[in-house]
Amino acid sequence: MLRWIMHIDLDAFFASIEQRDHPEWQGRPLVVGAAPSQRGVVATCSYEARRYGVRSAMPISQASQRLPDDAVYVRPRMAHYAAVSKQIMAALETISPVVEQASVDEAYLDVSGLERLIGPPGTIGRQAKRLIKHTVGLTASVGIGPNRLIAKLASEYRKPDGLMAVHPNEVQAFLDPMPISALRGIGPRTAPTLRQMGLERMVDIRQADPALLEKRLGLRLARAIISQAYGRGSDQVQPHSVRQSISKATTFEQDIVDPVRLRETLLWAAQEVGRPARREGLQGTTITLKIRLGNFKTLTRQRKLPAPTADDTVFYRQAWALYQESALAGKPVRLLGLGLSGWQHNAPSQGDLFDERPGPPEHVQTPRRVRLFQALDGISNKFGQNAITLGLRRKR
DNA sequence: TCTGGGGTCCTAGGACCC
DNA sequence: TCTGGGGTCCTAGGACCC
Ligand SMILES: [Mg+2]
Ligand SMILES: [Mg+2]
Repeated sequence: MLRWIMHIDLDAFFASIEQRDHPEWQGRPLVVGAAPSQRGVVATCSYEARRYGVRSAMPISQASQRLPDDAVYVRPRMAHYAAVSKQIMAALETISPVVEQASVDEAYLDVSGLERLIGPPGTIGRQAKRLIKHTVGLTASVGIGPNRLIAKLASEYRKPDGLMAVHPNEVQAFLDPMPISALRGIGPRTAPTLRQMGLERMVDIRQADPALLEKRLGLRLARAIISQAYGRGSDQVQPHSVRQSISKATTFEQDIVDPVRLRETLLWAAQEVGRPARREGLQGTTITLKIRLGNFKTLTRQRKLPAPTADDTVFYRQAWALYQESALAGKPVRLLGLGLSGWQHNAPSQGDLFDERPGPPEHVQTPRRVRLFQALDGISNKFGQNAITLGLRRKR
């Protein structure tokens, strides 16, 4: 069944909220991110700031170099943006009950079947934009297409305040001239690999040798981008998804060596992780310590606990133990944080236990040595030891 | 004028199990 | 006559996305 998927992406979300809330900042270059004198980057900036070449993820020092003196710099107010986001999502649910929040400022909607109710895809998109403008006073860019990929690319196509609908028979022509950087999963690291292969645009991916792509990118990524180049993508919109992890980290204004401050920071992070975990009723089994050293080398050390927990004290103790075991004492630390993941282990389903795996084809003879192993595989003593764990197999 | 923070998913190697 | 071949779990690192 052919579906219509709509992707909605708010324009310069954080910066637009700040300008909406502070009319005196409208029309001026505005940066949401670190303070210009401090360590950090641009989270989002207004379109006025983009005219000076400022972009998300740009070091704040570089941004302030480019911008005139009347530019405004503000710290992110994440809780506020999340609240605005919630208002938007709730409003969108009046258009279609099938709304998937894809990030703080993005959503996918399945709008199939709304044509008789509202009109053609473009009309549905205009209605969504009008609704958002009316509810929170912000502009959004909207893309509509036969699947998520096309909807997403369409929403990016005419930013800001954009609207674009791509019909199934237009997909290939829409896609072919796009640069490879539009591919999901191709970023600044992988794009050069493709360019070295002479692949610049989507159409080139379609015509490339799949075997060579697999060799250079790995099986999964190669398959993913080939299917994207043909315009294929999921048309499923899933309203609820379970989060996989909770984490908290901070970059110090100056690198830290003092173990007391490191411990204080881990205690803080443990509390920041524990609070939402308990609020959401989540208990984790895996603690991850994250450290970025003064030279920007980034390490993680993780440990699986015997039982799931949401206890700050356990997080803190485990994280500190991981730090001490990491032999990093005395090295300047730029960033420190910890994460929690691995919610309650899933019990194996009946299918996992009883599904038979296919045996070898009849004409393939199992070697004598393999048959010996297979016979021994089933034999173990009361300690759970068997031929292999007892050392019949040599260690490599 | 350096390089945030919160996430997701993938890869790869070794241990372990059958 | 060099060392089965599946699978999962655990850990570390890394790319990517917003
Ligand atoms: Mg956006
Ligand atoms: Mg976005």
